[in-house]
Amino acid sequence: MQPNHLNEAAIYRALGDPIRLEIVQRLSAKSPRTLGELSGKLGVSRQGARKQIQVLVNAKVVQLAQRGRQTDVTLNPYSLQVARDFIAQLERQWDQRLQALKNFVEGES
Amino acid sequence: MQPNHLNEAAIYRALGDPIRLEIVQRLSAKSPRTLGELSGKLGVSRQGARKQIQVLVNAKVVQLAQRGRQTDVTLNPYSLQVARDFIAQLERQWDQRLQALKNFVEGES
DNA sequence: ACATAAAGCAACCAAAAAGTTGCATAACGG
DNA sequence: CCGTTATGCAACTTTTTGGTTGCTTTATGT
Repeated sequence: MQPNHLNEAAIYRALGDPIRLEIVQRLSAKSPRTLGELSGKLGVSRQGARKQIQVLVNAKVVQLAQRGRQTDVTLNPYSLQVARDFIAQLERQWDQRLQALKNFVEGES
Repeated sequence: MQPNHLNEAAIYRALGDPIRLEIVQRLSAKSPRTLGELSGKLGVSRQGARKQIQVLVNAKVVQLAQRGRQTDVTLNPYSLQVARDFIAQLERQWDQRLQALKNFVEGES
């Protein structure tokens, strides 16, 4: 089976493409949007766009919901939070180290 | 010439791989580290690791500095901040929308 | 019922990424 | 000077990604 939990690397990978990032931005401004709506003005064919959206789905950055003959795409804010928290944690570790170094240089006799 | 500004998609793409994310994590805990030090225990050859590090360099997530016969790899905290800020902005947009929707549903006559 | 709109599915292709091996080079330590 | 350590460079293979085209299926509105 496919891994089911949220994977940070997978989320970043999903965000790591201009077209997909554009899609996520559009969704953050207005979501849900239908697949068709979302596939326009991206510079690629509908099926090309669909594939990119699928990458976002696999990383659980967005989710799909069928509604009649069209499909709604919704942003999953939780994955964004996971991505941001992970970076924040890296930054915290880094800052701690800098602080420790600073203390050491200043000397705390 | 190559684009020189910090590109969000490029940063996410760089972080979007388990090996590279591992490298960044190691660096956030202890940086600088030498290339050789960083290349161990990753499950790939030294040259394989070196290529991954180069991806991080290109995205300006880390930077290199030669020191005698070895090369130090340092985390660039600014790129992490850019990545985090971008996500934070998406979240803010999303939250605004949710708030607007909530206000509308509740009615503000 | 039927034309159309929204989307799915599959095959295919080119380019990029991930990794390897082999060999070269430059700096240190004794 | 010489062996060793840290790294670079290049060629090559395999897999993944990004994108296309063509055709099919399923709802919807009139």
